[in-house]
Amino acid sequence: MTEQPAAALRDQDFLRLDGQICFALGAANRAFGGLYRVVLKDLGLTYPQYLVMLVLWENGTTPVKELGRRLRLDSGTLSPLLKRLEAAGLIRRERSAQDERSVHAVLTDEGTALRERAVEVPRRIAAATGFELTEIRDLQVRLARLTAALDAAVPQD
Amino acid sequence: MTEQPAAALRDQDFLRLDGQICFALGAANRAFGGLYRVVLKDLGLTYPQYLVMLVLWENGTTPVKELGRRLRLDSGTLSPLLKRLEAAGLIRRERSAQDERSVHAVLTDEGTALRERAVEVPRRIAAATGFELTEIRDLQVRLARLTAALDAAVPQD
DNA sequence: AGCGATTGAGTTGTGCACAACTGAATTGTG
DNA sequence: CACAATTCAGTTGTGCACAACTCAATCGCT
Repeated sequence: MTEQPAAALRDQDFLRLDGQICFALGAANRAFGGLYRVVLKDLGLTYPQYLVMLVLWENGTTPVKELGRRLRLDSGTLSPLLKRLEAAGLIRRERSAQDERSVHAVLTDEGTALRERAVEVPRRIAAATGFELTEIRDLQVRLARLTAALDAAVPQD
Repeated sequence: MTEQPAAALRDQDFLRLDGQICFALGAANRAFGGLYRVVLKDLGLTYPQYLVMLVLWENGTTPVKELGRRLRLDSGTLSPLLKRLEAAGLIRRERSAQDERSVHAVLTDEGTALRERAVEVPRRIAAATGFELTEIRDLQVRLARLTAALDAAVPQD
C-alpha cells in the first residue's frame, strides 16, 4: 500500500525489530535504576537527586539554570526535586543578588558531609556491571553519538 | 574527555566518571523518548502504549501478565496504561473464563486498524539514528548484556 | 527613559515507574 | 475436603519527565 524500503526488510520485520534498540536502552536504563535504588537507599537519595548532588560536590554552589543544562532537566523537574533536597537538609536555595530571577543551589554542611558516604557508590555500581572500563567507555561514546543524532532529528529548543 | 589509565583512578575521579555511563544511557533514552513523542503524536500513543500495541499486533490477544513479562512492566504501570488504551478505543479488557484472576488485552477493530499507520514509525526512527543496522544490533547486544549483569546484581524476583 | 521581548524559576496537569498494599481466584498440601 | 500459600490485577502514594503555562526580573531597542 506504500513504497517498499530499499532493503530486504519488510514492514512487519521492522515493526518487530523496532522496539529493540529503544527497548534494550529502556531496559538497561531501568536496570540501572533498580541498582541505584538499592545502592542509594541508605543515602536517602534517588538517582536524579544523586546526579544533582554529584554536580554540587564537583562544582559547589550552582544556579538552577546550570543544573538543568548539565543534567538535561527542565525547571518542571528540578524545582520539586530541589525542594525535596532542601527539605532533606542537604541543600539551601538562595536567590542570586546579581540577578533576582536566578536561584542558586548551595550545599549545607550535611549535604557536603554526605559526599563521604557517596564515594563508594560508583565502585559498587561499576562492580555490578561486570564490564571493563574500556568497554564502558566505548558504550558511552556510542550512546553519546546516538543521542546527538537523535537530538538533531528532533527540532526542539 | 581526557584519557586516563584505569589504575590511576581515584575516588573523586570515580565520582565524576560515575554518572557517565548511566547518564549517557539516560540521555539516549530520553532522546529516544523525545523523538517517539513527536513521531507517535498523530497516532495518539505514548511510547509505552506503542510498545503494548506492538506486542498485541504481533501476538494478538495477550494476558496482562504476559505483557508485563515481555515489557518488564508491573501491574502498577500496566493497569492504568491499559485503561487509557481502552478509553482510546484501541483495546478491550476481558477477564479470562479459564482463570478469573487473569485479564486479556484484546485489540478492537480500531486498534487493529492503527497498525497500518504505525508501520512507518520504525523507519522514521531508524532514519533519525543515522546508524547502520549492524551497529544498532551490536549496541543492542551490549545493552542486553549490561542489563543482564545489572539484574543479576540486584537480588530481586 | 520607556516598553516590548526574553529569561529564569515555579506551577499545573498528564503519564510512566515502582514499592507496598488489597482482594479475589486458584493451587498445593495435609 | 480444607485451608494456607500463591498468583494475578488493581489501587495508593511517591517521584521523575515533560508540555504548557504564569509571573517577575532583566535586557534590548529606540
